[in-house]
Amino acid sequence: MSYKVIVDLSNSAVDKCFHYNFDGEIEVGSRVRVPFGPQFVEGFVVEQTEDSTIATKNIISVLDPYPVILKEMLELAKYMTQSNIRYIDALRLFIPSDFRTNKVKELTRKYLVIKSGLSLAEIKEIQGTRANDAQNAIIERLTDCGATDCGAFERTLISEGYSQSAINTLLNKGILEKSSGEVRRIPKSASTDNKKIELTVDQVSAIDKITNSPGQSETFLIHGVTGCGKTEIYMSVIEHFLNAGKTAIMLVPEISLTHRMLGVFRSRFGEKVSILHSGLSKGERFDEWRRLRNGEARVAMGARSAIFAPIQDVGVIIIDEEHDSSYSSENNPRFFTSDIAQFRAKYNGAKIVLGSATPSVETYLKAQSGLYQLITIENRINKMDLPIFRIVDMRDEINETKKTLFSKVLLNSIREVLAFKQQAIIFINRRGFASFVRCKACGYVAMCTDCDVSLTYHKDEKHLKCHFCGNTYQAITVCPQCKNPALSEGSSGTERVVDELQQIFTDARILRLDNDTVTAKDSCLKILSDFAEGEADILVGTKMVTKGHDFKNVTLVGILDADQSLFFSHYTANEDTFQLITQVAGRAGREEKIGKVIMQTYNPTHEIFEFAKKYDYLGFYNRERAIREVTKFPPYTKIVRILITGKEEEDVKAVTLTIRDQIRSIKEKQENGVIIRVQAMSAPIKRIKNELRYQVIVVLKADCDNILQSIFDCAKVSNKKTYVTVEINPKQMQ
DNA sequence: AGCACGCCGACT
DNA sequence: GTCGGCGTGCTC
Repeated sequence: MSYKVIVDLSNSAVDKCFHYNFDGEIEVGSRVRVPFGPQFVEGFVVEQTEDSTIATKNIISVLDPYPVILKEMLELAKYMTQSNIRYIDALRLFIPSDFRTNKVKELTRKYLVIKSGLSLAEIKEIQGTRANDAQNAIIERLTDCGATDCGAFERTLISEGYSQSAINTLLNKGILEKSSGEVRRIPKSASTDNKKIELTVDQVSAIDKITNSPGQSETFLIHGVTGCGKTEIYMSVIEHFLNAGKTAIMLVPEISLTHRMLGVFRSRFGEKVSILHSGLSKGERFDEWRRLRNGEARVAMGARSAIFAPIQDVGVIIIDEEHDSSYSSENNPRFFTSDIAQFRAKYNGAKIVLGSATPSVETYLKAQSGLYQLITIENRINKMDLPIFRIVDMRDEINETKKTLFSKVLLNSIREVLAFKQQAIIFINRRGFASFVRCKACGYVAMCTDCDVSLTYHKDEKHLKCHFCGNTYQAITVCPQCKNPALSEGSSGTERVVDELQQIFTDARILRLDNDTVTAKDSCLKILSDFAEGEADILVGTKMVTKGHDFKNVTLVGILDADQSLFFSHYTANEDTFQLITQVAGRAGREEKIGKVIMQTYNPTHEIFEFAKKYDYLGFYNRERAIREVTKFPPYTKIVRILITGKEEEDVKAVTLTIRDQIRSIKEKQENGVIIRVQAMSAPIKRIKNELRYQVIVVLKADCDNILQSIFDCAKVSNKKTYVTVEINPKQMQ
């Protein structure tokens, strides 16, 4: 037989099928070892072929007892190549990287069991008549282990206080024997109380609507206020599909959320739930992945990459916090979670459920136009009122003293919260101490050597840090150019907020949650659970604190610098700001305590803030939708961004212009004016990690599916010196 | 990704 | 003379 093989080398030059012969059947999706030029490489069988004329060499061996990639995923990989992703790069997303590189394998452990077939009477006979208390205790302990894996590690027994010498005697006499088997590495989850709750009318009707809808591969949007009990709906929907013999994928935006959600899901579905996210150890990830692949686990939960879970017969794909930007992957290869979800749903005839309190304008428009089925939930579970929302005009605060981080209102509220032994969350969308450092005399600004960005001052680590490449530099006390000691600092970040708060409230216990404090595995979980358990009074953090945690004792949320994201020159600036504010505000006042939100801004009259204050999503949406329609931005148009990166400016520029000209020539030939505009320019950040960055922006009419592929094809000019990615309606542009 | 091939500068 | 720098091209 002949087979088409994709070799496991991430290089455009070899990203195509190579033909090999093999004496025997190999299932597609199997990993194989093949001779390749003068060496040997691993690869994936993607197709069986009758034509054996091209193949000259033989497949050496099949590497696994089962095909590691499902047929569905081979199709998916092929689909992904349309948007400029290499076939092999797509395949690599589908299996744990440490498994592919053979850096992880099953964990087998030796443990002790009672020799099989030995009855209690026979044991007594071997033991003889002498007193055997220590031995009998061990036998009893091992008998109680359960019928299937009746054993325990020798070390465990000893740590439990059983005697080493008695174990040895039993082994010598042949009553115990050493056995070995696989041990599963189990990821941690938050512990939850599994209280059975009564579903609300809203929840029941939402579940009904989703599970009883007859259509295939439909998409539902649950638009529900924060605290409306979406998780319970998700679980009931999943349960329905599990009962029907199907599987489910449950996506949550970031790792900080998965632990908690996993805890809730485990208490409902037990070991049927598997988790996939980047915070797992390689062993855990491999074991979880295999449990899905072999059907042991039927619910795949995780961050965006869980959309590639190796499960068949998917019944439902749930995307929680649908609007979250973490669903569009920023690093290579770029993929779009919703896009992949649509593909898998179509393939499996599965349903998609999107959930959010603040859906993206694009999604809500689809729901409004009937493309998605809209489910709206207006009541919070416990009929609690939403927090009181107060906007503070920071311009009033500057006049009295110098520019300050905190308004008097906010400080008073914090004081109150501390007095009542409640908790506060202070949100600021910037990490570090100060966003840049500038010389007051000559205007010098500390910049990264590898990126065209200014460095952020991190006081804790006494470093200047580049937030794009991670480079660190010694902090400066005098200007390196003119030796002037007077330096001014840019806008404040989380570190400074903690610093100043601590100076004002000397006794308050303050925790910080941002990218810098969650470096180690599980440290995010630790900070959040410490805060939840009342180990601190104030939690200061970036976007991370906004993610769906229920802190029962939090009665105050402070939003500093709310304007910050409003003035990004991106068409989603309003949307991002509204979502961010609404999500943070939702952290205040759960259970029986009513919350308070204090938002500080220099633009208090901006309409976005008015909508946020009233929790008026529809008001915001209608306004924003109208603006997009008039200004011709998505969802009324499609923006394709083609990013070209490379070391040499000439190469990058040349490729950029080639792509632009090719698309322009398509534009010239078209008659219906689908392509509105084609522009080439350098990217907003011209250089990251010493790679120059250029972009081609194509603006198209919204209904452009038939021409989109030819535009993607123009972008397929990656060579050794440049790398090209395409993105539709990019979330952020840097 | 490797590895060979091949064409130029510096050296025991 | 040749040893070795790395730019280019190929792998069923």
